[in-house]
Amino acid sequence: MDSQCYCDLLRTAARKTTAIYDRHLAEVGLTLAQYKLLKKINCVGKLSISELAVACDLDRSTMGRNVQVLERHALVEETSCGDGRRCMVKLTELGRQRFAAALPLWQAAQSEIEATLNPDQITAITALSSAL
Amino acid sequence: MDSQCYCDLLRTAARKTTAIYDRHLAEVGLTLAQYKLLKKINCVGKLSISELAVACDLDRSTMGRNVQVLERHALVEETSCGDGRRCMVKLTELGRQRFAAALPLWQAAQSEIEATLNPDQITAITALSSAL
DNA sequence: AACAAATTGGGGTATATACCCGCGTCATGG
DNA sequence: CCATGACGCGGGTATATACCCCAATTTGTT
Repeated sequence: MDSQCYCDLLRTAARKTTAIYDRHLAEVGLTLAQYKLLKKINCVGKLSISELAVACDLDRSTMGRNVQVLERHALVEETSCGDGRRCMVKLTELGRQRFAAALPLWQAAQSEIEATLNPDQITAITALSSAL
Repeated sequence: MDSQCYCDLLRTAARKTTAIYDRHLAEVGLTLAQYKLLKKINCVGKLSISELAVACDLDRSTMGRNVQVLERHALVEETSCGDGRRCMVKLTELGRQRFAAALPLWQAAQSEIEATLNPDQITAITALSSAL
């Protein structure tokens, strides 16, 4: 009865679900955000910071800092391209291994959510991204 | 087609809506999170950090830091109570004024969301908090 | 009353996020 | 071929968030 604020409801839901995914992924030392970024880079191969930011719909500086975290963990590395301003980000071998190890853990979290929410909610959540 | 990850969908939705609310509330220099905290304190009167954390379903240390932000902005102040460990947080006069000024801005953001999402999604979002 | 247990809050560390600014680099128009 | 403008990214600052640990305090138990 307290918060009919849609933003607060979504923020709370995001916090709660993030905690669930993070708990699963902690086994390989990843957060959900890191897993998602690894997945993105793994799918596309090489991308610049700006391209990653656009792809993930994040601020460019945010993406830069998120990539730095993965670099510190030696999960991604930067390779130069022709353009001296940009550098391409790609997975390291460790990054690929870590991503592979994380996949079943992510799936377990995904299943946990599916078991918790009812199908209508799943559908509504899925439609959110296109609506906003 | 990319991210069927429920967590990512919710996090993205939370980011997007937060940006909308923050844009409206920027007129009085508040963020959505700050507005929500002011509202909570305003409703209940006086609460300790721990009580606020429970009420908002946040980590205690997170709440402590969020309260510090409001203190820096002179929107809340702490008063001692019998218990030497705790101190009660309450709104300052400025805090009350700021909250009153923010209310219509929050409502505008709320209306913007209602105009953007369809009723089914609104219903599903509202039900999320009890499900998770 | 004395000691153990629980509570409270602060601080350290880490991540995620966004905005602004400036520096270096590229590309394009004279 | 150079100047200007566009682009890419790092850094500074601020907020939001959570985990851990610790000190002070209160509470509960014997």
